[in-house]
Amino acid sequence: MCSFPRMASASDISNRIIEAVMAQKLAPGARLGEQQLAMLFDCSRTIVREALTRLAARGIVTVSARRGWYVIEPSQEEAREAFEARRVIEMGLIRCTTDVSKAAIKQLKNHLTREKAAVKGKDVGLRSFLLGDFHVCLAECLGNSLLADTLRDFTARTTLIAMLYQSSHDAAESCEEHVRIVQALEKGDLVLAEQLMQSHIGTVQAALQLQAAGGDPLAQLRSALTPLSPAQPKTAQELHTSVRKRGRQADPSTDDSSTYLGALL
Amino acid sequence: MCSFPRMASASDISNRIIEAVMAQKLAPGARLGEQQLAMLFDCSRTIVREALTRLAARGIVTVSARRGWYVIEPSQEEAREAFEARRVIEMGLIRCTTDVSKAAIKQLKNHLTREKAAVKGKDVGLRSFLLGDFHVCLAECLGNSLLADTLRDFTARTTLIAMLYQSSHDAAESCEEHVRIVQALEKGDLVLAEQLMQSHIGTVQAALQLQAAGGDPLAQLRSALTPLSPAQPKTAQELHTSVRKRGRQADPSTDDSSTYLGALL
DNA sequence: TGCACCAATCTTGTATACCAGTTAAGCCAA
DNA sequence: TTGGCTTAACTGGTATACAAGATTGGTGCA
Repeated sequence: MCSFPRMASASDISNRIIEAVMAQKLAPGARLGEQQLAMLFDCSRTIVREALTRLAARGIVTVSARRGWYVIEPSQEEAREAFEARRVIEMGLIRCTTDVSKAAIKQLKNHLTREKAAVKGKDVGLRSFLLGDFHVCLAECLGNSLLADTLRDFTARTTLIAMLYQSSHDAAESCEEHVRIVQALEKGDLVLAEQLMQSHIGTVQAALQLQAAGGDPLAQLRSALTPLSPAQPKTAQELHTSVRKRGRQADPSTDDSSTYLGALL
Repeated sequence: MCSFPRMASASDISNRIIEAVMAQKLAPGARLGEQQLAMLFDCSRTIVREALTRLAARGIVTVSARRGWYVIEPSQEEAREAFEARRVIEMGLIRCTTDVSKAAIKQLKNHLTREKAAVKGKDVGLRSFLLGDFHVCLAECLGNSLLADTLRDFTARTTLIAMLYQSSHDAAESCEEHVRIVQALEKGDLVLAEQLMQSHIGTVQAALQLQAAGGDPLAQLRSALTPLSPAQPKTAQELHTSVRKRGRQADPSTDDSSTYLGALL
């Protein structure tokens, strides 16, 4: 599997990474080694560096000096801000809309079809991606690509937040809510659409298990290491990817050294 | 003049450029040569490149392959989107606010003091910067630094748009409107604040001289080349900076070759 | 056995050399 | 004089070499 197109560009790489994040294939804290990416995409570190620099400017990754690049791990405060930002933008966008074109509705419905298929299907990554991409698509359809781009970054952010704070939110439910929003838009009931969006984002945010504000810095680690009761962890794959920091490769000799970033496939 | 601190970092450079844009010291289409910047900031092209790459990700500059880096020249459609984006975010931010802290009000008032001084004073750059920075500051004070950062980019964008489409908007008027917005916030009248913001952004946008939608692609050029009636061009400086594209330096020997980017001082 | 120190290794940071496309200027011919 | 062509200079694009910090694993001493 995974024969990469030779010689990827910086955009290719950053797009892949964003997609992997939205597909929950790259968890918060995941390490993105320059050399590894360079081998994976068959290019020099220069190109990889450009891609990562761009992503850093968009707030998706950070670099820790001479240690490495990592997918961001938003703090609780940052999580709050990200959800608020999305609420502000998406509701504002609907409110500022006067009417929605036929073509836009068609495109949105098309998107919903794909979402539904993915919710029924088994590709967890695709499902997660489409559920997030709906919001980007919506902004695009409402005629503002600048906000759509911004929303893409913010959605990636909240996806990471959901991974980090173990969201218990259900995909089918999200999809349902998307359907209702599009129905409202089609009817031209923008007030309803705005309300639905408000509650939709609220629902997603409420599903987060933000630990109590107070002191225990080990809370997260403790929760993660609790012997798992049935149906706790989402996918084996995620656990696999999310080996945080200092998680050096256990056995670099096993594979062709472009291992563990297979998520970027 | 302008002895630069030796060895600037990429952040230094990109911050300087953003500030120069917000101060209307860099016009749309202004050329940002890698070599020039490298000399100006006494660093290698690598650092400059990183700074420019970040700015490109934020939508402030573009690179034209093997020709050079340029400050963006937003199209009319992009202009529309940028103003809508700001309206959505700033109004949404106020709407989502429940109350404004004393400290926030104090900080905003402090900002207004500086604005008023700048409006009376002679430093056109500082004035322009502060008028734009008000909105960033507001977002910060309302407790969302993520949106504040986003708004910084969008504000820089609309500043460029104002330069490109010859805004006739008055600084004193803008400042007045800012004052009224803060007054409303202080009173706790968020509905009024939102209305004021709405009309404020509307006013600024309306001051643009967007040429008629229709066909004439020469409209802008014609307008620019019209013999000037009194009080048309804003400042000699702007005309100086805005030598667009192919505007190679007229006489490279005159100065120390880091010419024309003095705006970044 | 446990702790502190040291060295090897791995990571990014930065500068630079070289390549390829673009542009502009100069030259020659009509 | 004018128009087209050739060439030289300049620009960013990319890879690479080397430097320097961080981390880890080992070793020796108490």
